[in-house]
Amino acid sequence: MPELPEVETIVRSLRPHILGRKVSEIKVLLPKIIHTEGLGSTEDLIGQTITNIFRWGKNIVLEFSPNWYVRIHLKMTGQLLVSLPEEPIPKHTHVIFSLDGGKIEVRYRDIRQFGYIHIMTAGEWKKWRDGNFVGPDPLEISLPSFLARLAGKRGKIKSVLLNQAFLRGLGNIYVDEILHQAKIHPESSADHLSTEEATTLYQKMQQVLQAAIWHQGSSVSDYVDSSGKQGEYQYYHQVYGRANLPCRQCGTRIERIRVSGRSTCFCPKCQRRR
DNA sequence: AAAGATGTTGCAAC
DNA sequence: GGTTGCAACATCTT
Repeated sequence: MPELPEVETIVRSLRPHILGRKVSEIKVLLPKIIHTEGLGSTEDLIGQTITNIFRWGKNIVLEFSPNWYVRIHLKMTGQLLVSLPEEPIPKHTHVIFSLDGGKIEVRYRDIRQFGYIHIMTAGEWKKWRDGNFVGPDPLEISLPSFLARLAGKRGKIKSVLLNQAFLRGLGNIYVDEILHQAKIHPESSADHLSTEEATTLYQKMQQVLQAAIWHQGSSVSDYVDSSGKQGEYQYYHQVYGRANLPCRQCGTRIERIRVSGRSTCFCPKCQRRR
């Protein structure tokens, strides 16, 4: 679920509640959620202060002064929820961080249990960050860099955009929305796009992501921010989740196909195959 | 009621 | 490099 706009919204909603607070206790209800590199455990975080929180692609990164980092990936159904300790613990809650002596809690909840919380040293974090697994941020990359990265890319444009090593943060919803805005067929070869098409793609990518952040993400099933609030960008979707409905641009029936194993919605008229 | 689908990603196999 | 299929798991839809 959570793609760049949702993760950004979660980080922004979490920040004022946790920044500068000290971890007093961590309850691990489902141990497999916690990942480490062998060194490090939840014990190492006790008594440490959260000095920073930021988004890295679809990852949420917490910085603890100054030795430890925690990287959280929500995968499909993960949630981070700010709660008071007396609030009932919802089903599928797997890890509970108590802050400031138990005045407030941050709870990790994940229905499908695909997500994880990775505890890393500063060195491990930097090694991961600078590895080749994650590309530039779609909102930070310049147009020339984007065009340069796209040049020589083989494969379908949808697969390229979903690849986190190409750009970090795009997922199934926003790739479909961006390609519709850019009027590009999801199965177009990346290396067949003209400079003009690639430029439009870049512009629409930034516009769609900015608009989605503005509307606090898309709640299509489980997504909520850290206060439990749903997003509203789903009301602006042009293609995602609209198979067999008329295109909002031209009225043509939206089609659903499978592209590199992912369900893909597009308008056959707005997004002509070339 | 069983089968298929669901926003992610890492891996194996080709 | 590129692709496909599958795995992790719970829940909802067909």
